[in-house]
Amino acid sequence: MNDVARLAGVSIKTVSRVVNDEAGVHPATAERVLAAIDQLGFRRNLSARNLRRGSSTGTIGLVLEDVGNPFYSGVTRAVEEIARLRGRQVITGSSDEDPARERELALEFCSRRVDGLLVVPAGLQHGYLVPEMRAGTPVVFLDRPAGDVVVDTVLVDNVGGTVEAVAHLASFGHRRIAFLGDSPDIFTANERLRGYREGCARAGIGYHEALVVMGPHDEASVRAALAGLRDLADPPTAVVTGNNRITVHALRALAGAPARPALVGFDDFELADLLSPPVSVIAHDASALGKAAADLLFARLDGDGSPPRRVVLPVRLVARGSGEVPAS
Amino acid sequence: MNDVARLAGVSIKTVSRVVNDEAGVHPATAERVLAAIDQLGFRRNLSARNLRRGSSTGTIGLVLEDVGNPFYSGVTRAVEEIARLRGRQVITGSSDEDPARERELALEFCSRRVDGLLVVPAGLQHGYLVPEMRAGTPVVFLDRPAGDVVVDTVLVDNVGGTVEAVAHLASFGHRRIAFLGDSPDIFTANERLRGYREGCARAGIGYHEALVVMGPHDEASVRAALAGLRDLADPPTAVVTGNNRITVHALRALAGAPARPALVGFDDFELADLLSPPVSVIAHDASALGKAAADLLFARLDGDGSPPRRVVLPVRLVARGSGEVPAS
DNA sequence: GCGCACTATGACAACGTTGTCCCCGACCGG
DNA sequence: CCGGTCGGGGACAACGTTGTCATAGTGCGC
Repeated sequence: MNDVARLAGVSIKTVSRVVNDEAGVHPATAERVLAAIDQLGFRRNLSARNLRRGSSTGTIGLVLEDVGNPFYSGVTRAVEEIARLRGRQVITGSSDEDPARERELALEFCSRRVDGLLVVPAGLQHGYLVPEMRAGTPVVFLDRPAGDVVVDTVLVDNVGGTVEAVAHLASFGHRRIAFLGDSPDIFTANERLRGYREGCARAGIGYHEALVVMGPHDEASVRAALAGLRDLADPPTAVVTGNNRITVHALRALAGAPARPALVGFDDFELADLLSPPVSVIAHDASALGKAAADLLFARLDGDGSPPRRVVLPVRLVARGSGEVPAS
Repeated sequence: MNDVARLAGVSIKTVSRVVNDEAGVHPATAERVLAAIDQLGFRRNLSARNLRRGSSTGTIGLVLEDVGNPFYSGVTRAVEEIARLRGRQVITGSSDEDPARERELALEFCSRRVDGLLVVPAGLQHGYLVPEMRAGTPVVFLDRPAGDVVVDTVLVDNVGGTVEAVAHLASFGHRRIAFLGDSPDIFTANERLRGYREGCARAGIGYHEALVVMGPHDEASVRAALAGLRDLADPPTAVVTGNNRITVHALRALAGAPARPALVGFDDFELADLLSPPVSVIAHDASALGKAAADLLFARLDGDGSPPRRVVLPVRLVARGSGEVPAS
């Protein structure tokens, strides 16, 4: 800006005025300034501007588990969309389910003075966010709740969805329904397990420990889990898979198997309708989740000071075929 | 920092020293400062720090078409990974194929003084980046080249891949092979069309305008295009689809159709192996693309001043079934 | 010709850091 | 007791902006 001022033969303040479209600059002067800006390729330094103005940095932070997972990339896209409407940029970071990494990312974003923070937590301890929140940075948790702080949270109805999945399978006569979930350290996995148990209870099916496998999240371990279930004396006739990754791994493991159990997966995924049989799922909308969380965040930025809210988004069963197989 | 200094009874410089782990602070003093920091929930303002130091802002900008598209979210993830190793945060923005939006995003990122810029261009004019590049911001284009500036670029072998797809289909006896591509304004779509033509030529198949449909990118238009092809007097026995979206739409449109053409899609996608028939594709790796581009960017940041490079990543045909159907 | 309003512009401080330089006091050798 | 060294710490400027206030010139009414 200094250089521009020198070249145009004006003070930096005048340059600032031109750059900010402020009134009270002689057209001829403005012209000279603009020419100088153009010639020098000047671009205003937003960091300095924000520092000086003390206002918004125009960014929001999004900490999630893995942008590469289509579910979270859907969330990211929705957040970006809302942020765009509000003139904000989104900074993202993947925690890979590592609480230390989650914390590191969140605090890094705070150091950058993001206007707000969206967090898909990996861990259970979020006391580290208290000073930030007290300092005025709004924080919204999504997909999973915070462990030990009271904060805005947007979740999906994990329990209700799994209850529905079990009920659906039971309605086709299944009595031995397995559940294949991710690590119980993960909130959603645990909630869905809870839904599974409740679903079993409601359907009058006993809860059998042997039918539950928690933890596998890569193809080999899912395959092994399914093999273990198949080799039981009294193998399950149906399976509920706890998330999109597990569902996909399970489908791959089951492909070509002679007798496939009925299957309902939690999380919808692309092409589920084109597989044979098409895969029935408990669907919920990544966009809706991202949008709800971002909307809540911006409401806080707009001054909404009401007590922290917990929003639970509905899920719905999409029956496509794989779950509508009568028990043998 | 001022408040911390006051509370700890030291000067702000001493606080700065403590925060930066500089030597020469008495342990007892450091203790007092840390206590004050903790009590006040102080966090150093990175904007101010970067402004003062004039160095890196620790961010890189990534402009792409749509983070929601699994291909680009894979790219994003890979970029994030490399950036993380180099202690950088990634700011992303989706252009939605709108050149104005691409430019807006890129310049916004430059205003934020990103250390470098990765761009999946939507438009063909990139002169606007020249001042930024001259000012020292390294820029790498990926997936598509810049229109009118010479700049580092990482592409995939679009032509070679499509040539291979056509050759593959021709080897199964297909003589009437259709091509379904996105808008020819999009570089990759156009290149793939070029590959298609060349593939036809090499296979000794004439090029028939009627067998090429460029532009459709939503389900309805793809469906319509396929219907149009089917209704030709001499309909195609095979189809090459120009990208992952089109492939998926085409599969959905063809599902349940009595006689399906052989199909090879450009871009691999999840579950392609589980469909029936499994979908043969020209595969290339989103991670590899993101990684190559990010590596190139960081090489520039490390001072690599060699002339702009153009890297073309190989693709490979993955034969899974849908493309290995003899012509009837 | 004088005061006044108004326009165009500039000087300067401040935002929150950090780099440079300087100062104070303790300790040590002679 | 003096000069020098060293460890600990502070004052101040500067990064690139913008908000506040001041100032010079111009035109106008009386």
